[in-house]
Amino acid sequence: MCFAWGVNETWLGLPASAVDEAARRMLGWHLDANGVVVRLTEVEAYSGLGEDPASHAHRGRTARNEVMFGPAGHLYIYQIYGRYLCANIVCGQVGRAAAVLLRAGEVLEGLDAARERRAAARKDADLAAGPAKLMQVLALGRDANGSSVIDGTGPLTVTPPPAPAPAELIEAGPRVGVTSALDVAWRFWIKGDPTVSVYRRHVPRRRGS
DNA sequence: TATTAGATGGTT
DNA sequence: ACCATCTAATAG
Repeated sequence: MCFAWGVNETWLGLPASAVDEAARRMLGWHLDANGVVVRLTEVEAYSGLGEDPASHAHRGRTARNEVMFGPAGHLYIYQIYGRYLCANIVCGQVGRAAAVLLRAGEVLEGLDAARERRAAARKDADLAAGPAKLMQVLALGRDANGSSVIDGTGPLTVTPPPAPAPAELIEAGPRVGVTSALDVAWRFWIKGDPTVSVYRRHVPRRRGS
């Protein structure tokens, strides 16, 4: 297939060292799953080269991060805090284990279903304002781990918007929830978008008193 | 008074 | 990370 700026000829084929560029390009993409369409507004890039201590693949291949080492365009889903799920799209080349974490988005279609799945959201902008919220809205479970997002065989399909997000509308900052590599500004979001999750510097749980 | 936005503490 | 709860700010 041949998009104006392609799924498989741009970010999919980028070297893992350019995963930050892949992340930038994914802003604005549409995520379609289970009757809900979300416009991606916030992402984070992770390199698996061993130079990125924040990456799950940093210390090598394990049962959990297995799919990160596979081909690009597949979902890497992991559980956090024993309760919530987050999803990455594997980028780069086989064996390199680069990935882009899907952090937040704006619900474009399927508002009724989204509101039902995220009853706690007070405003529509909060429906998918966080990686685990995004997963709830899209109703993706652990079984989606390893599935493809580009060949139509998986529960989630990604499609590029008519045009890439303008560079002047993309802002960058340190990634959320990581204690190392704070100097690496690999979190990207669409400037001023209300669906972007609020950044809070990671702080160890407060001591008593 | 009623609604909304922001901050805090708790849970897993 | 999410959520319930509280407080402050705001609107009618």
